[in-house]
Amino acid sequence: MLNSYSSVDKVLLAVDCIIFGFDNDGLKILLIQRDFEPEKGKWSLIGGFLKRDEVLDDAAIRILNTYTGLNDIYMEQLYAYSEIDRDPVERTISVSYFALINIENHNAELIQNYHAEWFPINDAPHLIFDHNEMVENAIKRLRYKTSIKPIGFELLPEKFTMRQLLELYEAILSKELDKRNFISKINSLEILNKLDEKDMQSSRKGSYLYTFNKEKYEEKLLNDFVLNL
Amino acid sequence: MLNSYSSVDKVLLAVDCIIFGFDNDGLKILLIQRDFEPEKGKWSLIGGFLKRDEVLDDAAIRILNTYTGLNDIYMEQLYAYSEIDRDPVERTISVSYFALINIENHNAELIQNYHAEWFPINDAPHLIFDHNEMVENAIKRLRYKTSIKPIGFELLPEKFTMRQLLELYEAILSKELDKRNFISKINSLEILNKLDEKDMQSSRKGSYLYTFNKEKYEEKLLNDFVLNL
DNA sequence: TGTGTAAGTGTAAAATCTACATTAATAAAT
DNA sequence: ATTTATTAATGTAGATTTTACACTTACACA
Repeated sequence: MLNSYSSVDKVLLAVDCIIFGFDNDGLKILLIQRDFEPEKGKWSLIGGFLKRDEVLDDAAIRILNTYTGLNDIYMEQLYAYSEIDRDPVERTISVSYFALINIENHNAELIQNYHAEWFPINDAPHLIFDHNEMVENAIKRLRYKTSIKPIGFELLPEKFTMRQLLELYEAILSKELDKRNFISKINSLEILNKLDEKDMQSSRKGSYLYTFNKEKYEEKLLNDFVLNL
Repeated sequence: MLNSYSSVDKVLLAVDCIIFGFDNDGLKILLIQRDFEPEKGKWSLIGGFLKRDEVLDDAAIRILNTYTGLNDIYMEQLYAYSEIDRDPVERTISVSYFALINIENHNAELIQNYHAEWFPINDAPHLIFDHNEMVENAIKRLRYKTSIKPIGFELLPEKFTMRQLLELYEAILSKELDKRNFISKINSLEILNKLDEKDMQSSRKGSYLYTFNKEKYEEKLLNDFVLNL
């Protein structure tokens, strides 16, 4: 094809996903053992290449779905990494995305087939290329987002206890929070439904389960607010 | 070249710059009248293509320098735009950058040669492709950044009055600010040097000129803070 | 029936934010 | 020399928000 752009260099465009999950052991990311060269066998973010007729967001969705079987996931574009030799094979620019998933929902079989594994964010292995940098930046963004949108909920099961919510926020911010102050701040957002049901796993007394109020929640998602924790 | 990536589609990668400036008439962006097809003659952001051996940040710096003659400019990568037909000629992904420049410093001749022009952000023309969307997102980012870093100063001349600083922040946030509260908040940051000199343009009494204290300033740039205006 | 464990709850002091009006300095006009 | 007009500079009290902090409750299990 000949046109006014014909003299311009073309490049490969990759998408790499920082997939966050949360369970009783804290905040985790999903990593994969690469099964092709270069760096075969090394740990890596889950990624892939942008296709000709695909938008970046869709590429990220496709890649996430391929490895986890999940749809309808909270994702957000982060940053384009373009160091010349970041991929030794060929000039490749990579756009990172972060995703928040409910760790209970993923397709465990799929994940196993791909040699994928959940790692605590503070105890992740060395990753290929610039993937560690991508993860660090994603954590920063997650912290920021947490302070202006109630996105933390994307990481929890449908019904959850206040303790779980507290621990999630503590894990994201990596600092201890005061239980009472936390609860009253969350309550002031008015996005939770307190159920009649209790979770009896964690204590004899049992703790109330909550869901979040979808309408209120989406209202809050629309307009930024400040959640000063 | 044949390698494990050989079946992957390649794309054009562009960089588009949202260049902010500030003067007595408020916040402005620098736009250019395209001198090549498609959309020749229409208003556009200043942009260009990434070269084979160039990092995105350097491409943005190069492009900015080409059109304004400026170096050492505050720039920041924003977002990758990838709609399939955003550029009708050929599949092009564009990474946007925003830049803050002191409007007095640019090379006016260069800008004229390129048919570039400053437009108030609230009175800019319709732009090609998705450039209006890029501008909107850039303004949002500028607002956010302003609240956590003292970057507003990049837009002012070396010596400036409190009134100028106030008006800059009002323009960025597009709301009125209380003068006394603003000044005491700025002072509490301790990043300004009050000079003995006065600016006599604006009043008979004259208003003190300030510069910013580079050391303190960079300290603040390092660690986020919250400037609640 | 007693015991151990986590759940649930309120307040007072400190810090921050907001709203608001008068005096000061000076150049220009008379 | 005096008046006038214009913008600069400055402080505080009340409202709101944030912080620090400890005891009681419910219940399963021994």
